[in-house]
Amino acid sequence: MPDRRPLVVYENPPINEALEASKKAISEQKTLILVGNCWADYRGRASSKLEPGERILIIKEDGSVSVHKSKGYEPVNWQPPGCLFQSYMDNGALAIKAIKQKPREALTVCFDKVYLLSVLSLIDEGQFILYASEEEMQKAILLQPSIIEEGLKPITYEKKVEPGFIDVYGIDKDGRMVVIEIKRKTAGKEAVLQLAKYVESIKTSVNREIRGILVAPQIAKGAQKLLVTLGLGYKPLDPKKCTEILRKTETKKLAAFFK
Amino acid sequence: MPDRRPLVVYENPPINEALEASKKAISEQKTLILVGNCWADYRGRASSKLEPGERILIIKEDGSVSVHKSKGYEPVNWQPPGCLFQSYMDNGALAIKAIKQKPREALTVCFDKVYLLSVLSLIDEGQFILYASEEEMQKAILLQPSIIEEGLKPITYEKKVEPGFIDVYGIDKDGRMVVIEIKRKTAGKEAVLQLAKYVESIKTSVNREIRGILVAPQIAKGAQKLLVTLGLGYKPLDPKKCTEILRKTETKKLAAFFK
DNA sequence: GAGTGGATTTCGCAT
DNA sequence: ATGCGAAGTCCACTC
Repeated sequence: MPDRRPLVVYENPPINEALEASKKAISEQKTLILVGNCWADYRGRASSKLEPGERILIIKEDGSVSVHKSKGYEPVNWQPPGCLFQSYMDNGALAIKAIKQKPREALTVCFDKVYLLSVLSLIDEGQFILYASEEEMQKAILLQPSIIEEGLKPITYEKKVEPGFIDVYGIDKDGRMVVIEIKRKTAGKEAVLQLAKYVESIKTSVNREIRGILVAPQIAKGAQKLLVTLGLGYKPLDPKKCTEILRKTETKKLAAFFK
Repeated sequence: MPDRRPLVVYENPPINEALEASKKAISEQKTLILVGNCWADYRGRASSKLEPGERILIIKEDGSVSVHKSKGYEPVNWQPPGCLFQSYMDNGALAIKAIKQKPREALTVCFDKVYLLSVLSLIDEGQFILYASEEEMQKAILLQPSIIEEGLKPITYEKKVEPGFIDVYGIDKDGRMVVIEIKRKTAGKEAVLQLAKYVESIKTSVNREIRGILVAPQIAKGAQKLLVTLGLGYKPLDPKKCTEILRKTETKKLAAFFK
């Protein structure tokens, strides 16, 4: 009969008990938290060594691993989802080895003292939604081109050209062609150069005046200069405004637009 | 008198107790782990919403935050180090708000059920060492140029030229100039183009034959083609071998070489 | 302080 | 499967 409790906790378990509990948790594909004194070795795309110290180890249901120090939001050592595990005693220490194929790499974490071991059965159906991505900004522009400039008429989006994709492509109020490159965050030189490439690419195929507009919430100082040098335009656009536009637009209209 | 125990654990604490314990832990700059049913909202560079579900929240000593779902090694929501915190009751739920300036952003996590709350005082002096970085590979080549090819004599390293820095620069057994570009992982087109730029840059200043060699553990298929087209060379080099070479070389010799 | 480039980047999407 | 570009990228280093 499966354990329906959301979690089991062991405080200061002996190493051999910790080994048994870890093996069980991993074989049952549960989430495992271990807190204690540990060291780690990683071999794969690079090699790394983590000397002994007190840390948090998390092994998740999907076979991903992370070792957290008491500082920094990123793990000091990790392994992506899909690992195979081996747990065993190594000179009196609890060793957990997480092996991943493709790329072939292995992370071994050893504990000589476990302060806390917890086995979790997390039920999580809640969705995660991220707003105002580059795509959301693009949709907002297509739905309400006036946020860029009055009289702009979008023709296509994600148009394939030689160096990549053009975010939005249209005609301005005076009938000139417009190419828009969108950045969801501060635009740097790369963004300006990318836009320049798109404009150049179109110029060679269509012998006509092209306006390039960089759309982003902000622009870096160096990028601004480059923009002027290359004769390109810039229009600031707040991602929050895009979120608002999308919120105000009914789902049906959106679906029809992007079908 | 400070609590010297490495950790305190509360199982299924009432929400108000969880609030008190969280406030205390955060004010004392300890590491806090919360497991329970929660939801989260993020406002900042983008906006995100995480609907209710059972997850793990970690707040570290340095004011970093991560919310982990039961899958994926990366957090679903997070906040970099240096946050300010507000904890309060919100409609019967425990709310923890992590605010960061620069960029201005806030993450709010609310719990209506806490299964586990643990306050940790982690002592971690252990160092983390990552082997076989690009720099380590460069050192290995300078110490043992024969791993690239017999008769190679390095002249300089990190030589400044127009587009950037050349990793290693030397003379081959036939007296021809050699430019080496190192990548610690699979080399892509960018690496080939970078090397090509360096070679071109030198060709213009020195009117002499130049050999460009790309050194990397692997090379992408597209990059391989480009390499052939541009008439450049490629030498596979395992970063682990570099680590070995450096391990075999005494620290003194290294210090003398790079002084 | 801002800009630039690397990362055991990861992740997703298109080819 | 592979390759390319984006990310709330983060992070470290340079200017």
